[in-house]
Formats: sequence, structure tokens, C-alpha cells
Amino acid sequence: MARAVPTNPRKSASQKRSQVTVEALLDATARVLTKVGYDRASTNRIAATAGVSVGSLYQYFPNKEALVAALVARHNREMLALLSDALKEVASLDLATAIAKLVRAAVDAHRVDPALHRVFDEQVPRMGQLAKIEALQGETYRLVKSYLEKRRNEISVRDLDSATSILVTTVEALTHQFVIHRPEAPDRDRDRFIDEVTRLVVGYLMPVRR
Amino acid sequence: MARAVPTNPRKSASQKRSQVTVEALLDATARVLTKVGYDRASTNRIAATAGVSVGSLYQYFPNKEALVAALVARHNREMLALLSDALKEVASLDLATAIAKLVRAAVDAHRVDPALHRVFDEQVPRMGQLAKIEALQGETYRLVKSYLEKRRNEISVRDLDSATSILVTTVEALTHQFVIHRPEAPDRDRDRFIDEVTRLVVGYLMPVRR
DNA sequence: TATATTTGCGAGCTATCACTCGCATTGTCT
DNA sequence: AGACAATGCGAGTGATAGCTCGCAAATATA
Repeated sequence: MARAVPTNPRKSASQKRSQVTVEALLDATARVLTKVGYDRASTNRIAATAGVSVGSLYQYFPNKEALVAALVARHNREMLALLSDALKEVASLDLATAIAKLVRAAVDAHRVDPALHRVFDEQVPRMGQLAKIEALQGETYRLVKSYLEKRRNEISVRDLDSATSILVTTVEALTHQFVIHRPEAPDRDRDRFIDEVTRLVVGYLMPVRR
Repeated sequence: MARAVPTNPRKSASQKRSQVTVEALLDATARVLTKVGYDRASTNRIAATAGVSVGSLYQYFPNKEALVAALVARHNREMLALLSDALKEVASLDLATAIAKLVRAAVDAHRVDPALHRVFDEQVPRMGQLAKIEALQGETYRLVKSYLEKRRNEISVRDLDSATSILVTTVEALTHQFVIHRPEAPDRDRDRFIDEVTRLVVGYLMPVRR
């Protein structure tokens, strides 16, 4: 319980065996987090779930926070890859269609493991090591902004930076809210939701002189 | 540390003296939370900060979670009152102006105690007792929806319910993000931000045939 | 004033947590 | 095979957390 001082990384796994251990620990962390929540997810419990000793856990992660941070980082990298793919698939479409597809991609991405997503959102404290992880969110920002830049002539906003940050925040919040509060929503409702978000975004990016 | 079973409320304060104690505890909770964060905010620490014994704390709050829940509830009631006032002040304005004023009110509300707000947002786990608190958020939803209903003829959205939920989520997320990431933003930037959010919202509620 | 009730106290109990360390096992290199 | 390094182990340690309980002080009631 006593963890006042910030911690440094440990040795990184070099042999295959240890890499398996690390993966097992991350997987176990995800399972334990979704099963019992952040507070009750102790390092002992996670190690046991992973079929690994606590000692091994601390060989690769200096503390619980670093462990969770690594899991979040892995998760974020996956999400980022999905976004990147979606942006490529959408490169040649007109903006309105593209936005619709992107929003759908966001919703689908969040539906992969909603329980884990929910824990990240509702329980994992975003501080310390975890705060650094948000820097990885900056990559999302960059990807979206560079996409908007390519479509600059179809878009009429004062400032691409604020537009990007507004869009990323908005779509993320709405997607979270939808997936968390209506995890079993039928396809029709999901389509409706995507439609509404698309209208919101397109209306913002391509306003019509009134 | 051992708190497996959910807990019931304790006796509520009847004499003035005890009400003072309860208030002191809530105030201390806010101070401790913003100072050391959720994890390190122990009940002993909170009681000491309040100038009250742990025993007294547990006379009114069955556990730490209930204590924090009570604080969040108090905070939410204050926020709700601000929203309610803002809606009244805006009743007779045209929609676009009204939205702008409402967004400004939201930003101002979050600027009252940004540190506390941040703790609520980033650290306080939204589960158990805290989940019930979100039901109080339903009141926000109801207020906004009834406002939109009064303006139904100026608005063109398919469904007022989804529109309400989208607007509440969006404005809240954007406001949070702005206040947390730019707590010291100059007035000009704040005005800009309010402008953008207003454009986003108005563009959604009053789309122009394209 | 005498009695009953409410409120306040805080040392201390138990549970649990994060984390260590000396030793055993497995893998690599020559 | 032999030597050295990498990895795995898990009982044990110290610290701290949440929470209780017996008693004292303050307030209400008669």
C-alpha cells in the first residue's frame, strides 16, 4: 500500500519465455480489472491469475500502476491502428460519407471489449504514469488533424487545431457513452446513433451560410 | 482495507452540532481529495483534516465511498442549480444566443473549483454508490430536454431524446476538457472556445438544408 | 437538578496491500 | 558437459488502510 515514490522501469524481457510471461501478465491484468475492478485488483491476484509468481511480476513492472499503464498503452496502440486503417480506407470518399464511416469505425472499435473500456474510463485513475499515456492520445490528434488538412478545402472552420481537438473529444465522449450505456443496442439504434453523430460533425465542419 | 459488503447509510444528523460535523467532513473531503488524490485520501486523514475523530466520521458515513458520494452529490446539486438558473435567464432569447449563454454558463460553472472537478473526473471511480449519483445527472437531462421542447419549433432533429443526450454529453465533455487542459486560458481563448461549441451545437439543432 | 439521549473521541484491531529476497529452475554459450 | 546468465518462484515483511468499541462530553428532556 505504501507507494510514495515514483518508480522506474525494470529490465525488459529478452528471451521468448519471459515475453510470454509479460503477455500473460497483461492479459491477466485485463481480466482481473474487468472482473473485480481497479481497487480490488491487487498485484498478487493478477500474478495468480496469470499463473505467475508475484516476484516475476515485479521483475518486469515496478508497481501496479506501471502494469496497468502498460496494458492501457497496448490497448491504445491497438485502437490507434484501427483508426489509422479506417482513415486510409476513407481517403478517397467525400467528407460526409467519410465521417459516417469513421464514426462507425470508432463505435466498432469500442465494442471489442466494452467491459475493459469501461474500467479504463470509469475506474483507472488518470494520473502519474497513466498521465503519460495520454500523450499517446496526441497521436490520435495528429492523425485526425492531418486528415482534416487534406480535406481543408471542403472544410470551413477558423482553426484546424481547435476543430481537431473538439472533434476528437466529442466523438470519443459520445462513443463511450453509447457503448457503455447501451452495450446491447440493436443494429438499428446503432445506425441511428452513428447518423446523429455524423450530422453533428458534418454540420460543424461544413456549415452552410445562414 | 477490507470492504467486501455494500453498506447502509448511518443515522442522519439531527442536532445543529452534528450538522456542523457533517459539513466539516464534506469540506475536508474536498480539500483532501484535491490535495492528495483519491487513493491516498484515507478516512483517518479526512477526519483529521476536518478536526473530527474517525469515530465521528463513521457515525455519519458507513465508508469512504459513501463519504465521497455525498460530496459528489452536494457538488452536483450546486451544478444543477447553476444550470437551472441559466436556463431561466435564457428563456426569452433566440436559440443561437441562448446556446451561447448556456455554454458560457457551463464553462463558468466548471471554473468554480477546477481542481475538485478534475479529481472527480480523473480519479474518483464511478461505481457502487457513485453510480447512483449519476442518476442525479438524469435531472440535467430532464432540464435540458424540457428546454428543447419549449423551442421545438426552432429545432429540427428527428428525436428530442437522442438530441438531448448527445448535447449533454458533448457539452460536458468539451467543457471538462477545456477547463482541465487550459485552466488558465485567457478570456479571448475562452470566448473562442465558447464560440466553437456554440457553432457545433447550433449547427446540429438548426441544420440548413444542403 | 437528575436522567436519558445524542454526539464525539481515538487507541487499537484485523485484513490486506505492495513489494523483497534468497534460492530453484531453465536457457544460452562455449 | 560445464559455466554463467536469465528467468521464475512464493513465503515473508513492514506499512497502512478501513473500521470498531468502550467511554467521555455535550445536549435535550423531565
